[in-house]
Amino acid sequence: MSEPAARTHTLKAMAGPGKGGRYHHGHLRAALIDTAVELIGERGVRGFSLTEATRRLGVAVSAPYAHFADRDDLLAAVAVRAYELLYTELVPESGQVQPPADRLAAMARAYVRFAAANRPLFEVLHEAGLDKARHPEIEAAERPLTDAFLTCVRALSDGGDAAAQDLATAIEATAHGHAMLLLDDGSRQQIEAVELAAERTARATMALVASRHLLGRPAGRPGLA
Amino acid sequence: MSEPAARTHTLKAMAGPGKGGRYHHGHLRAALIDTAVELIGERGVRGFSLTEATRRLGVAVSAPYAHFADRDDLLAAVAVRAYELLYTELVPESGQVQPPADRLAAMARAYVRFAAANRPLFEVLHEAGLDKARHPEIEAAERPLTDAFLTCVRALSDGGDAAAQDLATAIEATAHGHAMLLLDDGSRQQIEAVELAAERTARATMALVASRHLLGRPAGRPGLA
DNA sequence: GTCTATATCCCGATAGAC
DNA sequence: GTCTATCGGGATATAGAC
Repeated sequence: MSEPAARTHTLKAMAGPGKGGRYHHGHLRAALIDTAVELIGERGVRGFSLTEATRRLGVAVSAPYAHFADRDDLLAAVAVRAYELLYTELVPESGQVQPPADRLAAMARAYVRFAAANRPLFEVLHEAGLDKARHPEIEAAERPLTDAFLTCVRALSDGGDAAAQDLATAIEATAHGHAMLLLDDGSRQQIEAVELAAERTARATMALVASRHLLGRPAGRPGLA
Repeated sequence: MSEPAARTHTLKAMAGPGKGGRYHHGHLRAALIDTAVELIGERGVRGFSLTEATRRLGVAVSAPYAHFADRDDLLAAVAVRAYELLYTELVPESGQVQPPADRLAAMARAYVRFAAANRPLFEVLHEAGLDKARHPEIEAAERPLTDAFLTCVRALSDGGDAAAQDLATAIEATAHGHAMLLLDDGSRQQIEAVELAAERTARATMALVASRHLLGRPAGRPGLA
């Protein structure tokens, strides 16, 4: 597997499972993000350390500080990339479909697929413990996605803004829950399991839409039960 | 720090900020679990360390090893406690209600309330990264809960075992998703927010039950779309 | 922009005394 | 069952040279 080494500065694309990638100068910032994703995929977010990233890249432990304020700052950059990729995988996919209900189901399905196919990126979003107040870029990167989703929900909801919020929350929670359970589940990332979970998510979304009249709180009750 | 030697057993340094608890001898095991829950509540699972727990209890760093093989072994004990408490809060509550659909909604509602009211315990279950193969006690503690849940689902499902699994997964995912979103959400543990999420979870469960005929995969399609 | 070197701190785990 | 002492490791972050 490992390379015979040498070749000083061909493209850095490697940095694979073996190691070897030793590319400095110029694109360290991007390389650090790549390596972070790689390491998170191997040891989880909580197991990620700047030190190990520099080891793998063959640079000095102090090198990252020329590009990131600290460890969390690097993780925040990973989170931004995650939201950007998530957007490109959710919105175009849902654009192909016409009825709003099916669009929502397609987005939910794509959400679960994204979580399975990009586990490290997905993990960063919810398990990194990032302080969003300190890293506004994250919410900025998230916004286009939630906007597209909410637009889609409103196009469907018939009971005003409160009803739209109820439906949106239910779908979000269901998709997120399916993704979490899939990732927690032993580890099996087999395509079968992923597609089963994705399909279940899509169907659950359709079910929620179909029974959306049950989601609202009874009028007259300001708070709730 | 040359020591004046002796002073054999006066009190050792204060344990912590306001944390006077200094109870050794006999129930260290239980005290460690309590302290772990406490610390996890303050710094999260990933921020928990055995060392800090011993500091807070005012015992030696080696003391825990008389009761737990290692750090994960202690966390596993916390997870067991979590499942036990979760069981007592879910099952009796659902026992009060008769129609299976309402029982399921009550369980889902209680699940979200539990997550909010016992955040440290809930976190351990999904964010501790415990190896369940190495800690069979965890699954053993979980089983009664899933059994009660599945029994409830089967009492309701009308399409055989596959349909029951589909419905069970959908409800699990929805409840878990609501809980995760609630805990991720900034931090607000206000009762209002908790009860809103809990109520939404219950209603989403009812909606899924009402449209459960949409959850199944079309017969004849072995895999899925 | 990157490296060398270092300061500082914390953690898990073990050995052996009591 | 608990304590003292310690080993070995790894992490973050900074200072200063190139």
